[in-house]
Amino acid sequence: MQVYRTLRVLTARPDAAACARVPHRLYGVLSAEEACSAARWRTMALEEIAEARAAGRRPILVGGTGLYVQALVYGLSEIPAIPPKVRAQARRALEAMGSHGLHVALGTIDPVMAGRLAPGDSQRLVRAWEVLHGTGRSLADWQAQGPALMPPPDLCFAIILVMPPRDALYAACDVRFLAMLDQDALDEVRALDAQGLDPGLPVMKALGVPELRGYLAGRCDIKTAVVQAQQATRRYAKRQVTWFRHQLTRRAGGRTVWSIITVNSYDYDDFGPKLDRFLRQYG
RNA sequence: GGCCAGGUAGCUCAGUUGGUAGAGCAGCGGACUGAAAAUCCGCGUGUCGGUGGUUCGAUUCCGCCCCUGGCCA
Repeated sequence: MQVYRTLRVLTARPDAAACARVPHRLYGVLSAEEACSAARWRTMALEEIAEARAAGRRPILVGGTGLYVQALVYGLSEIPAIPPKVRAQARRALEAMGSHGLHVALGTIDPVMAGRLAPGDSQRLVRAWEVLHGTGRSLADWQAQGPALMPPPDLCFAIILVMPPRDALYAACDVRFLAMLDQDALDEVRALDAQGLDPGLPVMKALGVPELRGYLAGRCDIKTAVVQAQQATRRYAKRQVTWFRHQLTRRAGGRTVWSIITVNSYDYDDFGPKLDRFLRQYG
């Protein structure tokens, strides 16, 4: 979400002071009308990493997008690009028959993927559908080849997860959204609305966007919108915790080290020393 | 002080003609290979306000007490 230009406040983009202190990359580089992808971001990230290293700098990746980090560190299966026409057809198919209907339909042409996916999992069903129609082969076949798009062999990663206690994490989520409102998040959503974008686009699903759009459209009061946006933020944080706890760490191989730094608060005095120790150990 | 209506999960409530209870939301756990801040899957977590009584058995019926809201003083 931080890749899209339109949402500065709601995606917590680093401010001018932070950018002046340290170069920041890939924030707000795409138009909201575009849909990024893990593969596309991976390409951009590898370019930035190469550039930083050429300049003698150590790149630090910050964020909570498990899939994107995984794509970068462990690679992706190489799958041909799907023509935009086919992608649009897949989304129309979902709209026309619903996710359960799409699941049934997929079962007749790609039983392996249909068996693997839950009937309600619309996003993956659409992907399975578009890959089958766009390439003539099942997504299961492509994925069975394993990750082909690996990062350069001389790249090493150290992954650091800072894990606060759940109640502190949730309190921070709640405060974060209120702070965004203070920074005119509503104006930002008004401006986004004015663009009249396809509601299915990724930006339209950024935390806080559906909730604030609901308020602006008169579907709920501001208090309700805030409570719901805070809720969505907490759920997202919880999903991140699950992802990192299980996905990222379990595959750590020779080129990757990781550390979960458990902290009691967001106070630098607490996690700073632990972070320093980790960095000293792995250079 | 009197009358009425309520006290059941973290919240809002349902229910049990007497056999220790269930929905939504919240919460918790999990999945994740190209729109991932997405999209899904699973799990009730409980002195049924307290205390006596009736009963084989009470969250349910009865008495008293406590608490909340409303009305009347």
